[in-house]
Amino acid sequence: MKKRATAQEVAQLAGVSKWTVIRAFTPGASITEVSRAKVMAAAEQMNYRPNLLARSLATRSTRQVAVFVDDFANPYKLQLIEATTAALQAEGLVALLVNINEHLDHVHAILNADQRQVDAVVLLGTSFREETLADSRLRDGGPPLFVLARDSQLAGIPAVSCDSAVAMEDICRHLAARGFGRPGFMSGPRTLSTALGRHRHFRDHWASRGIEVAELQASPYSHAAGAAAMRAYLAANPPGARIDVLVCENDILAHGALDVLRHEAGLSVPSDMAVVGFDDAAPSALPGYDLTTYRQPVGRMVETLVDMLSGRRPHDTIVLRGELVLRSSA
Amino acid sequence: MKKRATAQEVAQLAGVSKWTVIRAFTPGASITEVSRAKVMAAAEQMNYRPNLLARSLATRSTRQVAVFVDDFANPYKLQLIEATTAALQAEGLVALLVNINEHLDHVHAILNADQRQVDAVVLLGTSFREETLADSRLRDGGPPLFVLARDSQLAGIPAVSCDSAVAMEDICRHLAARGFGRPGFMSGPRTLSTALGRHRHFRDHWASRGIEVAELQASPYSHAAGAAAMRAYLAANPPGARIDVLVCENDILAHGALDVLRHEAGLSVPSDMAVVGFDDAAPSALPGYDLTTYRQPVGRMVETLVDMLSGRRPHDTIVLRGELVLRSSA
DNA sequence: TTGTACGCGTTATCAT
DNA sequence: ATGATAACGCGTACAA
Repeated sequence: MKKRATAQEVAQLAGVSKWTVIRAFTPGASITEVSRAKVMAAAEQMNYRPNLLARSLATRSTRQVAVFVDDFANPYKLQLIEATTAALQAEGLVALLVNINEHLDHVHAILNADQRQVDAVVLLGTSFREETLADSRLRDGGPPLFVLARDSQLAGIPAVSCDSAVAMEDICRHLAARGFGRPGFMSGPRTLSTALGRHRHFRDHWASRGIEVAELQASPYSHAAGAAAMRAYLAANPPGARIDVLVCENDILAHGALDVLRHEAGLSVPSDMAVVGFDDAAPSALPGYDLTTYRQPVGRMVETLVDMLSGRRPHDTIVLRGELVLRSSA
Repeated sequence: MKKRATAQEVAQLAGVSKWTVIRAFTPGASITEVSRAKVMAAAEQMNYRPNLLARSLATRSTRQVAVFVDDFANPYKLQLIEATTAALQAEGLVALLVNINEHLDHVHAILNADQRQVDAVVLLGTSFREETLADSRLRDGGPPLFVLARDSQLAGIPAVSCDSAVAMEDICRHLAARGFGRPGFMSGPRTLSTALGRHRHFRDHWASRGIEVAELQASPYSHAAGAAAMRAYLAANPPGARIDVLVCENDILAHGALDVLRHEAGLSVPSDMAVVGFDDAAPSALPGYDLTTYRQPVGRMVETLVDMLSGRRPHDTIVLRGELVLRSSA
């Protein structure tokens, strides 16, 4: 287990000073080709690579981004993680994946990330309350925060997400064209964003036509919770008095609802009840669900975020337009 | 954006030397309660937290573990990521999630991780060839490597995984009891582990009874690949000459196979063909699949790994027994 | 118990 | 173009 070589040692072997070694590894530094070649040869021989820890200490930039994730019952999170890590890595950044669970809340996770000097903290669709981020310990300094793939309107915290208003407009236009008129909405755990996001836009849209939306409540975001909410609804509402279309806050809830409709209640979709999801999670395209849903522009979202992190774009909240994906469920 | 406070500055405010501040934050250091209290008060006031970067540079330990992941088409990976990050965090470690894709191979990812001085690299079920890790640049120094949730027999690289031999024994015993006698196996991309793992044990078991196993090949590990492999098999083999049970290398392949059998071929499971998976991924329990599968002991696996990382257990390859989960598909 | 020199490996800045 | 000095913030070893 040989110790790693340092710039100093490489310099000695190459017969130059350690600063020349540094320059050989610094793009655009002034150094002769001869020196660089000598250094590179010595570096190769000693298997030298710059120590990023020491570099970070000196430059005060770790090229590390903490990515906060919760809600692991939703397979869509995997797609988000994949896209986010890929985009970060393409930029020479690396993701510190932080599992936000009952043992670690946002505030402590941010403090920990700060101790590690991360360049930024990305809240990847995590659930939090507005008050949470107002903690006094987060006031001064601290890493820049970003919200990704979640409706958010926190002052000073840029968010990149899918445009809920346009999305719900697209969805409602489609439903109206198909003649649906007794809508229901299944929402997840209540947090601030809920009030600003999908649920509210959906409700407002129908309200403008004088139609009230039935509310189904599921928590957490999981197949089981979606299924339970649907069971409860069916139990409480006799066949004649039911909604004719259910829009869910995300696909995983829709999957739960669909499975109850088809496999437990023996109802058929969309004739007995249509179902619409949100996200276009991978399973939604499978024959077992074939769910009409709204695809988030994940690629453009992570690109936009990385542009912000790299300073190529101002740190402003931005919403991107997604795309309605028509399948047989609605 | 105030600068972070340093131990030096806290010391000044507390009227002690900076080393006393360090001691106040070092468990088990010799320091009087009076001094510690003074330091803590000052630290609180200045919102001081030790800089882990500087600490790591000095101690040569970052408390960071690089976790390599690929195969994002498999939702089971999310469960593994969740369990792994949770276990690491419980130990005061943090996961550097590295997305192994076409832009980043294992060797370069390991070199990058090494530059960041990670305490260890965990290969979380990633696909790699034996030769890959024999790269010359990985020889000396470098972070300790571990393989998790994947059959592996690489010299010097401890692996923690589910016991494939016992698993296949359990599965085959069950299948024999149910009278199945024309087995098939769907395997994923060919790598070293395939030869040592599930596929080989399954084949060996039937070979000992003089029965040959039909081979279905899918690549990569995805629903689409599993579906395609099943389509190809059905096209090539007329109803009378088919296997009566298919065991898949993992659940995601089994899901693809099941969906083709039920939704495309109109066959019924298990009467026309039984299907068995491996992993017990979350969707397997849903009514849309109801897949008989073999549950990996994820909790114990990650616990074991963390025990190794923390030095509470020798760095030896270990296999843990899983559990057959009986559902309607077989 | 507390204070001091020195090192961790790199980068920024200045002098040559 | 190259060498040298200081600094990044903390830990270890030793002395007081």
